[in-house]
Amino acid sequence: MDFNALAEMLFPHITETPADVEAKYPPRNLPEGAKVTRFAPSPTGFVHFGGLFPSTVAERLAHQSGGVFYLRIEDTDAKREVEGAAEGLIKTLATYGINFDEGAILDESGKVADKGAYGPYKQSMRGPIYQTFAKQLVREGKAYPCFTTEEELDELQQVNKKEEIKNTDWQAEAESRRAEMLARRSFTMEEVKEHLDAGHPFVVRILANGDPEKKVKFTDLVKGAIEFPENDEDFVLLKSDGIPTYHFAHAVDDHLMGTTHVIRGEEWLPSLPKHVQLFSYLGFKLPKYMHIAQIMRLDENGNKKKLSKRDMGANMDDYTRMGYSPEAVCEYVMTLLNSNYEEWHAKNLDKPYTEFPFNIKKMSVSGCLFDFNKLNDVSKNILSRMTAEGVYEKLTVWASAFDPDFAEALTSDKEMAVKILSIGRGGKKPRKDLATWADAKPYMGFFYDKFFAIEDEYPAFDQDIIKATLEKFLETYNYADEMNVWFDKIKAIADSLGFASDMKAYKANPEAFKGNVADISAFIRVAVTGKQNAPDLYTVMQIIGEEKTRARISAQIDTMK
RNA sequence: GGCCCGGUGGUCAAGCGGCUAAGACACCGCCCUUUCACGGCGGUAACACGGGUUCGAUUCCCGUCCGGGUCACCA
Repeated sequence: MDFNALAEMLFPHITETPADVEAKYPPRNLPEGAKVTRFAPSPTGFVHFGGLFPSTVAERLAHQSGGVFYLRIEDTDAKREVEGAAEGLIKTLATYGINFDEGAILDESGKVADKGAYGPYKQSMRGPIYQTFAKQLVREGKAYPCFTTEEELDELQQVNKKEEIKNTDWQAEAESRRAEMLARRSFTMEEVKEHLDAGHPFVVRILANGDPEKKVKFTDLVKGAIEFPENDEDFVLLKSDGIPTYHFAHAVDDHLMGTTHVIRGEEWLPSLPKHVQLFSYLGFKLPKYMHIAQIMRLDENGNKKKLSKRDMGANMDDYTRMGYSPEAVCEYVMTLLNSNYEEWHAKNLDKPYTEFPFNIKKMSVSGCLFDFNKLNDVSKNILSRMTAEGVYEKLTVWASAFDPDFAEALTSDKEMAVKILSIGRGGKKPRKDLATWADAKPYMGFFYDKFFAIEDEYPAFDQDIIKATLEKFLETYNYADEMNVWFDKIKAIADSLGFASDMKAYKANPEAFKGNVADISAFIRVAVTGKQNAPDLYTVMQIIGEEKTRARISAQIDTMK
């Protein structure tokens, strides 16, 4: 067969050669050891936690080595593309510290534009480039046109569509597909011409020369040595619309754009044989690969599953909505990515995570379960170290978007809000009440009449005692009292009611008392805050003010006739 | 089912032939304490199983089991 003629017949409009294209993509002039990495999402929706993971690795590796980190939009599937997704992706990534040196960026008008000399960075704009390389492969007899339609293929695949797939079905399908594939390989120039003349669409398939009996050895930077059978599947290079599949685009683009390290999710591991073969066919140097372990979730049966779009915590917008600060999420990601991050962080509390020496060797090879407990802990530590002012600023921003009522309360009296947020903050051992901005209202809402309600039960004592406590408190309460005086009065109430005012005495002999001063405090606390769990009561009363404090307690007494 | 990856406490994980098998989160207890927290101290809890190799296996090899991923003109 005259492959040259075939190539011309298939791609008459392609006049450039691969060498012409290569000339437009000179090698990058980068210092020794600089890594060129990329994030290459398909614009099909929001940013996924599973996407933030590898992109963080790629960003760190590039910037830590003085290399280049670029964004490539893999919009090769028009059917799945979502309007505006690329813009959203870029914005979201930026809030998590993922900034690109090159590639698809947002211009002044907020539209996706190219920056850098290795573009275009949108694959849909690169059709002729891929076709040039496809034409070359056809010319060399390494790829061929296939006129089998999707419908015909679907029929072959019916077995595959069933829910329950039996062993024999798999084998039958594999055999029939294989037979079909072999059949597609043989054709004559006349047949091709007829199809073309009739305007039939075609795809370009690779002519796989792999022997599945033979193994390819390969080293993944995180997985280590891997062995897999050579590829013998004639997978599609160019779809019938002339746009490449992921595999082909990956090979052509990462070669042309000078990617040194391909960082992607572990789910790509099985297609590695295809890529190895493709790079070899194309005469490209294989980049280094890092396949990152997946984030999992627990399904209803208690099994681990890959975190998917629908899951809570998959969409990065969820974190914004829940009120997690990006710093917390980033730091949590770091703890998952590098096992020694926490150790480093403990010693470098004031340094941003970007100063952490990220280490490929410390990356986990197995997947991990998403753990909200851990995220919350990381987050609490971060928020506890912020100033009251800082918390106020960020909290109001969040609240104005997700809880306008609360935002209004906050901003109507900034001074008070900051006072509230100052409680237990700033010292060596700050309180850790807030993991998210959404935690703020339950924590401090009671300061505002609008959000005040008796939420918790009083401790289990006779109502008479509780009522007596509240009455006695009102009799002696003086807003001007110093904390110690105020406290002594509470102790006096405890003594007068047969409660221990001294915790040690109580501990030594609990039977001798009805309860202790902690119980007495709890009565007052619930009356004033509606909760058993609220910060320092004295300070709370100082902020709320005498009038309101008395009013709340009186109101409680009235309910206890 | 084929292929690939993985398997240390509930979770994330140190470990890389000899250790009382780290640490963090969660949980529990004690201490501190007017409450709630914070903090301090302590505790429960793990090398999936079976064969090898070795003087000695969590560590190396093989098998089994379990978990995950993947098998498209989706990425």
